[in-house]
Amino acid sequence: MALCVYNTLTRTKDTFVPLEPDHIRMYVCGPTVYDRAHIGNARPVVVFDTLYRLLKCLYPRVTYARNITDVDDKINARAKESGRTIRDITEETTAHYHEDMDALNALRPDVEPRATEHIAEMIALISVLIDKGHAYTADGHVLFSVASMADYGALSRRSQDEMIAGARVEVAPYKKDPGDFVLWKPSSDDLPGWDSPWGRGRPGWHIECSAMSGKYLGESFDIHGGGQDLVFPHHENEIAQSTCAHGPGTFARYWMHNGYLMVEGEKMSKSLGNFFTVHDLLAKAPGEAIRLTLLATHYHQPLNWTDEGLLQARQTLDRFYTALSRVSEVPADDDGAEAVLQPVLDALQDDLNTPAAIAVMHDIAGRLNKAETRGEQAILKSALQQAGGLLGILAMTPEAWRRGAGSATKEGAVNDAEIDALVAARTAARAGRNFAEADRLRKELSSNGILLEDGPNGTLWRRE
RNA sequence: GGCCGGAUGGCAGAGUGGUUAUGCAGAGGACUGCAAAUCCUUGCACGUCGGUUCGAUUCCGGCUCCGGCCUCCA
Repeated sequence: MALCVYNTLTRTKDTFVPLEPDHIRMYVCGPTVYDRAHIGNARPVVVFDTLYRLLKCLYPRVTYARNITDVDDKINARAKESGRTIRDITEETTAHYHEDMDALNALRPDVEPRATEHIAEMIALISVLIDKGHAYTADGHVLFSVASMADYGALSRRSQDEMIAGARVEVAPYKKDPGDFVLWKPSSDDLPGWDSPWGRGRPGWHIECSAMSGKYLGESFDIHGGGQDLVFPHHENEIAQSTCAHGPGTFARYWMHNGYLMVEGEKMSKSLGNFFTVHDLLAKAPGEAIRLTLLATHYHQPLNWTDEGLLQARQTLDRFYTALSRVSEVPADDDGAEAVLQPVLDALQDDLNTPAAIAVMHDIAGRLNKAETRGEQAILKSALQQAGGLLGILAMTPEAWRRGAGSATKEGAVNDAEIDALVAARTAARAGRNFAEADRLRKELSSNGILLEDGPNGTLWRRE
């Protein structure tokens, strides 16, 4: 089965045909580094990381670029109100971003260009647009002229007339057309700025992605991803900039957009008090559970973030890790697992159908629990682990998961040595058929969030 | 006002023109000193009104409801 993706450009599920058969190039819009990433920011990261993992499995070489926007008016505002330097804020926020996304098992992109290190490329691109008649200077600004581009609006499927009919366009006096957008704007002395042919200034929002994708992936590349809210205006304007500079037919072939994230049925917002950063969430749930929650809904659908959903993801991981735990002494048979793994690949290749892939993993886990021979176990164990590798879960040992990495609290009231001692005492009581004492110890541990499982090879414990 | 997406069983969530999604929760059973885990069995569905069709949850249209975007929010 070939990889298919829903392409926003065509509004259909298209068979993926790479520009170069052995080298896939993908660009995803990254963070503006002024604050901790919230759970809505994490969705595209996890979704496109999963796609990246799949592509790496299907193709010999993948180049994944994701930008860091470190020049932006929100950053400037944050610096002003906090008294900190812009550099200080962007450096710290970038480090936090890496920490948080690492905790979600998101692989680092191959290239992570920063806007402030690519001002020259942006200026060069803007100059090309001016030379080709697609941009003009006005009142210290450089603006893109949407009227100069015949099919402006193709991605978001809106016409200029419709947008003007919407009547919410900001009409700045220096714009020739209300839909024109800023490529470069002047900076006052107290704001970040760079010298340019149009005076000291800073770039508009969209130009960095056009400049940096062009530099690292070429004028044409395979996949461009991001959240659905970026379709307009951001991605529409990227297309305008890049195709007007490089020519028709250039730029991204497949546009993929993840759906919105809501919290308990409402739009996430600070005023509603349902605004969660990934950092906050990591304090009360394992990263893998957060990641699996994000993958339990198809990326194209709206995702309703709930405590219940997070709990279910954790239970799912409990099930998978338990299945693996039973065969921890059986070496995985990677060569034999190909056929068992195939349905997982089929699901993922069908427009990254992660819920279907997870369903297949449940099937594999069930078969692993029932497997009677070591040969079967070795194959099924490998398939489950490889499937986990594709989805970016099951990355730790079952023991680590059971002993606390999978729990809500991570560090319980009692430490591992104390637990082991109590478990040993209970085992002794059971050996002497003193079940009253054994049950008392079970209860004592249970009240501290420790669950016991008696098995043929002794008693295992895990944190709730 | 314009544009876009969605509506599936108690919950979450795939998919399909006629045949079990899957998981959790529920019911019954096996196993267990008791449990847990695991396994077996099982109940529960496709917003509404029309149309196309031998047959629609699946295609088309109307309606209702929900969500989002409309110049710098993933």
